[in-house]
Amino acid sequence: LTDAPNPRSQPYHHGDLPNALIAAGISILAEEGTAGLDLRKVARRAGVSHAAPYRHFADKNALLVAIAIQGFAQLETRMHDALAQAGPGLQATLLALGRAYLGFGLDNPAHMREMFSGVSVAREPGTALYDAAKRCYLILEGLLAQHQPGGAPPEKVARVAHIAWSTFHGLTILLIEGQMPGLAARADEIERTVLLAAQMVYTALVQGL
Amino acid sequence: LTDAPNPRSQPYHHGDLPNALIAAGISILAEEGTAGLDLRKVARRAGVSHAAPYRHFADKNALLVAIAIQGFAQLETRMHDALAQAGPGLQATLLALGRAYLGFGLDNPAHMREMFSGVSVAREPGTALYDAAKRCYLILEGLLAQHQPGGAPPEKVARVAHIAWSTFHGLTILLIEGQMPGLAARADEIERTVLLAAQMVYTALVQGL
DNA sequence: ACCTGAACACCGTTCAAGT
DNA sequence: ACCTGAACACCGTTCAAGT
Repeated sequence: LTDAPNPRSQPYHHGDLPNALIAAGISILAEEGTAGLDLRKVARRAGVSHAAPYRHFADKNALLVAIAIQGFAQLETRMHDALAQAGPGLQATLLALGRAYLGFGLDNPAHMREMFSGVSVAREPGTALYDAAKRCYLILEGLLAQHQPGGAPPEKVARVAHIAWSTFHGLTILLIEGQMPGLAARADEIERTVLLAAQMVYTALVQGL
Repeated sequence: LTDAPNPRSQPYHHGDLPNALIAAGISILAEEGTAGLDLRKVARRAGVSHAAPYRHFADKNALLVAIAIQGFAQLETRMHDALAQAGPGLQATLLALGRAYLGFGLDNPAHMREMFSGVSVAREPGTALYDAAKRCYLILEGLLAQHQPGGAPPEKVARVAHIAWSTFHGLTILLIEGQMPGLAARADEIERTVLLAAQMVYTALVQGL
């Protein structure tokens, strides 16, 4: 739940090493990027030996999974907060969600990348990582289902939700990866792009595209 | 142990080691995925010692860049081929491009991933990697600019192009990363999703969204 | 010029031993 | 139960030496 940064004088038993390791990994991602994330450095930052993590995580990959899960939880919070503050109506809500998704990714680029590709792990339904990611997606799909005019079949709703997610995610990732240098530096143009994307999704659902 | 697929006695000088290393790396990505790509294995597969690559690439990252550039060239070819076979009109062309993008990604998932995130390298304008990626994007943007009704300003065209790219890219990546398990196994539903995405982009450009 | 083999530093992982 | 330190295998990189 909470992570306490640890000073030098520590007891032999760490208070909550699992969460301390997750927090250390996230801060390394923020400060040094993807390449800087190695298990020995994470352990060092948490104040334990390089072998200590193996008491709590099966291997490096298991820690990466935990870090990714934590990221999805943060993203989910951000999306919920955005919804709470957004005006009524599907269009405003979609825009708020898109802004939240973009905002999380641009604020935490290395973590965002790690959440979606840093982990070479089973992502099958039933795993905690899958569920954490799905919870974020369901916010979006639930929103579309809720605001849809009575006629739209659920398959159509899922299809539009997949496209909306793809659009927000693609824009975020391409910006993070430096593929849109003309956009990256212009916050106003990013805003107009998200706005247009939200309008496109809205139109697709409400009109009979 | 040692997989020596080169029975023919090789001369001391390799014919074209740079390209052999690139090809070996791509085949490793296809057969073993991202995690299996290490420099020593690439060298082994190319039939040289693990130090030989350093005569042609400054470091591992430089080889990864070359592999990514090769990927973008293949993607560009695939997009051009799709355009050549597509029917006339913006809608059919957009759909063809989207199918080509998705198709390349799903056929070469590890390579696709490596092209966009495996490389921690400067991606600034002027580099060969940036140009290779930009050439693919310009196919899409040029298409939209060409088919636009006279009224649309170039900024609007670029905005729609960014969104179209984001949508196709996001869908591809999310499928590759296993984030859409409901879609991944259903080729017909993927097709409908790409179709709807292309329609949305078309509508955004042609209508005054 | 191009390549090899030894060498080094670093990281993931394991294990016997310590608290 | 939790953690440490030594140990091992493997990978990226360098370099003197070979062709």
